[in-house]
Amino acid sequence: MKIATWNINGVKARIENLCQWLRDSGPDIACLQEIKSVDEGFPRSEIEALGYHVETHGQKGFNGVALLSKMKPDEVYRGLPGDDTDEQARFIEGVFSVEGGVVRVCSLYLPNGNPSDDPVKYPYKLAWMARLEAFARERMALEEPLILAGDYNVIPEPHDAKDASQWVTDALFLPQTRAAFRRLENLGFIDAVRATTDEAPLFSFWDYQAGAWQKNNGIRIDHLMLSPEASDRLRSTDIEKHVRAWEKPSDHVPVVGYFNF
DNA sequence: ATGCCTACATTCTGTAGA
Repeated sequence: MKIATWNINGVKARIENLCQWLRDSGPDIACLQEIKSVDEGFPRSEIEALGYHVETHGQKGFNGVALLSKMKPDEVYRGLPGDDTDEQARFIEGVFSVEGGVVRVCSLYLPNGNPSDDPVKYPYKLAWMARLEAFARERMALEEPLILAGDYNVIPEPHDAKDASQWVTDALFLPQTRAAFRRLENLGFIDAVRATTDEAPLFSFWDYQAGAWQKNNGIRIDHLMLSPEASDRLRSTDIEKHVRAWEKPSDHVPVVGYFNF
């Protein structure tokens, strides 16, 4: 089974790229972030025509996540638990039946947090990460395959950036951000890409500005984090960076894992 | 030090992203 995560930066602006990618890459489950659409505005029919089931958790203008899947999920949950006042659409979980049991797949869009000295934005990011950790700890107790896939807005290590010195005061790379990410790893979650390659640097995002793609000035911030039961089934990973060279690309590219499910 | 570029919502410009 092929499971992918991709921040598409606007599903309506990206529908041609998305359909091309679904035809070419053919993921069994695709986790999308930054759909920037309400549920009613999501281009559902084009995607369903390619044989995908569509589940969305959208909002007006920005954020928004989705799960596209060849099989219909048994259950779907919207929103990250832990704060009923949080109105930002950044989390959706699907439960899928597979041979021998279930796999849980979450599409998450972790807050950017910049500017890092903002009195609201960075604390919101850290609070969201604490809620994710609590959720992950709870789900871990189920002892099921679980994939926390998404745009984490976290550069885990210096070699995950072309030039880490550019990021030292940035919310994506601050020590507190990286420590929160490590707490997730310390629960037992495995970074799928790093579990399958020593290759570095590897990037999943290149800014639109200043010729970042042409200079390969990227960062690795899109991750598949696996519970032990999911990592036991991991075969390999890939970063499908060729889509960054397409016409009208997203600034992120798909990160995929191949599993023995 | 700042903008670079893009999407979106409402415009003839601002917010947000990373």
